[in-house]
Parts: sequence; C-alpha cells; structure tokens
Amino acid sequence: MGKEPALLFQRESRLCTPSLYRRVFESPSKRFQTRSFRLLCLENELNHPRLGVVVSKKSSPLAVRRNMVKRVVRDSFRRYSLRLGKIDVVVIAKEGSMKFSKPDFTDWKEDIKKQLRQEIETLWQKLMSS
RNA sequence: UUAGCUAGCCAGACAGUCGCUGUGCAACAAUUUGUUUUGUUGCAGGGAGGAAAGUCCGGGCUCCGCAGGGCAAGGUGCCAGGUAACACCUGGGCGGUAUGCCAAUGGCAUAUUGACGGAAAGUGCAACAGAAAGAUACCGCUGUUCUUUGAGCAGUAAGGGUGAAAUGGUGCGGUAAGAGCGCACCGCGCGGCUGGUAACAGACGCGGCAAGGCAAACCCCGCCUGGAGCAAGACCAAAUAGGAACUCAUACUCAGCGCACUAGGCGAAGAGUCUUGGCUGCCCGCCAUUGGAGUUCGGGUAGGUUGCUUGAGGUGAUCGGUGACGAUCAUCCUAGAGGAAUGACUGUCCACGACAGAACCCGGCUUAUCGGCUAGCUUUCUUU
Repeated sequence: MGKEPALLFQRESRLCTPSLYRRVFESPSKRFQTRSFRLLCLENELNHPRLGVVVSKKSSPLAVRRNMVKRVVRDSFRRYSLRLGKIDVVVIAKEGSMKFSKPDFTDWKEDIKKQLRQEIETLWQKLMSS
C-alpha cells in the first residue's frame, strides 16, 4: 500500500491571487454541479492541477463549518491531484450545502462530511471522464 | 453520603499512516566578489479558544490634524481606592427586596439588588378607573338660606370609593365639622457641633412642613472626549501609458540668397504643410513646437517584503494591603496564517465528546456551551 507517490498539496497547487480566480470565472471551459457544489475549470500551462475553493458566508454563517467544507474539498483534491491533469479548478459551495436537517442520531456531523466527500468525488470522476 | 452555591482548572484519550504551516539543525543544488539569499530533501520540535464569538466599552500601536478658548455633538454620574485606562474590579455609604434573630410601631445580622447628581429653573407625560393626576368636593361630615321631602351657598381632605400613585404617620388635645390648628414621638428640611479622607452617620437646636411621581422624557449641573484604523503605516517594484532632465540625430514642400560649379553639392535664414501641446468639450482662428532614438530620475499599479508577535506576558516564592492589586527576586518563551495552516484515514478504550476557528496586540463586559475534576461553605442520610 505504501508504494504510492507522495500526494502533496503545496503552494503551487493553489490559486493564490484574485487574478487567477478571475481567469477561471470569466471563461470556464467546463462546468459541473452537484447538490452542494458548483465546479468551474480551465486548462492551464503548467504540468499539474491547481485548486481554488470558494465558501461564502451565505453558504454557512459559522466559520467552523466553512473551514470544514474547505478541508473536505482540499483533502479530496489532494488524493485525486495526480489524475486530474493540467487544469485550474474552482469549487464553489452552494448556498444550501450546510443546510442539512439536524438528525436525531449523534454523529450527524460525520454523516455530513461523508456526504460532501462523496459529492466532491463524483465531481472529480465527471471531470476526468469528460 | 445526598443536594445546592461560590471560586478555580480541563475541553475525549492513546497508537500508527498520509498531508498542511512556522522554527532549529544537516545535506544537496542554484545564486552572490563575498557575508549571504533561494529552493529541494531528511531529522527534531511547535501549531486555535474559554469564550478565539458579539464588536458593547477601555487602552497600546500607526498615520493625519492641532496656538489658545468657546459652542455644538457624544459619553458619563453616591464616595474612596486599584489600574495604562474604563461603563471594569475592590472596599465603603445610602435606598429597595428576602431570610433569620432580638430586649420588637423598632433594631441588628446575612444574602441580594440599584446609571444612586438635580423634580422650590422651565417644558412635557400619566392608559383604564376616578369628582379630581395639578389643581380638584362624587359620596360623606358641619354650618347657613329657602316653603317640607329636598335644593342652593359656604366650610372641611378625618372617613368611603377609584387607582401603580390621592398631598407626612400614630396618639392626645382642639373644633360647628375638620385640618400641623396646637402638643408628644417618628419622618422631613435648615443650622452649627462630633466622628469619618469622603459618601455619610450621630446626638443637639430651630422650623409646622414648602403642595406628589417620572430625568433609561426633553432639560439643568458637574466631569470626560481631536479623527481614522493593520485594508493603519513603512519598504522593494515588472509590464503598459504618461511626466521631468540630459545626450545623439534633425521631417516634408516652396521660391529666393551666399559659397562652389560639368552638378541633383554645401551653408545660413524665411514661409507653408503635417505632428504634438495649450487657449473652452467641438469647429474656425491664434500661440508654442526638436516630431526620431537612447540614458537617467521621480511618482506609482499588479505583485512582493514588512508591520507580526517578548508582552500593561506567564509561573513560583517572599513582603505590603481588609481587598482589587502592588513591590522584589528567581525562572520560562508558549500559533503567527494570510483566497487564509492546525486536517484526513485506520485501530483500541470510555463518561460517546457541547458551544464553537486566532487574523495587530492587550484589559473588561455580554452572549453560546455536553460533560468532568479540585477546593471552601450550606444541607440530606448513615455510622461512631
């Protein structure tokens, strides 16, 4: 199992400046969406993918929840980064992404995380198959 | 051992794998004349909170403004202390509430609570009820007039009734009936005295007592306050456009002049054209014009660096103080990101894990919060 190449997520794998985000927003080559996320992407001239995450205060007012969404997306991207190719990706959390009804059972937070992770993985699958 | 209150502490634990971000060390590579600097890899070690939150107060820090004073605006309001400062904290005073005790119309103790200056400067407000809410007679009581039941007039705030609130309270005297009308005690106001740093308290003397409440209604009085905030501010600075200085080169057309002459050559000056700028945005007109290339300089955008964590700092001891807190000594360094790190997965265990994520830094307040631990006090039951 431990023979995989290192799945890193360093500074060069992120969209760090507003201009890079604007580039993707203004002319995305592909769009996908699920219940909680919207995904825009555009080919870049590097030999690795780059990720940007947008989680607005509208999508969830608490900073803790926003951090949680970002971490899920980022970690999933890290696992898929070698398979994605030369592309800039922006993932936007939609407004209802955290509005799950609070269930009775105790580990409902874990459940939300699992659901978000499944959604983001289906997005990667769509992106690779297209 | 049961329940509660107050104060303080913790914020699932352990192991493994992968990942992110600072720090230290080492190696390698690039870079620099060089000290270095940058990158990669490895190892070690650090990496959210008690509220990080709300942004409600108070400061530090930064830039801008500022002779001094006043007005306005905002804040604040018993006294003293603590503090860098505060609306916070500590201690005290006074008032309210609750409980308990006692020698009981009261006093004392404990707990709790109060934006707690001014209502005889002015304005305003008070639903419903009630006669009347700021000036008043509904019932009643008393006197008197009229022809009697009754009505009018006058006096009266003791009684009834209404209300959150009705013009000091109780008793005795007094009176036509009443009323601080008079007296005693209590309350209130004034005066000096005593105690206290003061708020205030005490006893004494004087005054019959001023027409009630609300100032978190306006307001008056005292005191305080310059503005904006780390997206503050400082530094480096690509490309593009524009600015300034300097250097080199010196557009086109025209006719004439001088030199030279086989010449379409050379030189100086003039007129015009186009370019650019200014005169009002445009046109005309007028004025200026060296119009191409290069170098340097300054401002400055993207971007980068910094501010950025050693501080009114923590811990311990001793001393001072009723206490908040202070002084001295010793010791420790404990996140520093920035499209924003502190996470993911697996396993084991248990009480099955709440509220919630640093963003320049501190001191408070307020709000959210599953549980657990440790003291002190009160309390239930059991045992001796």
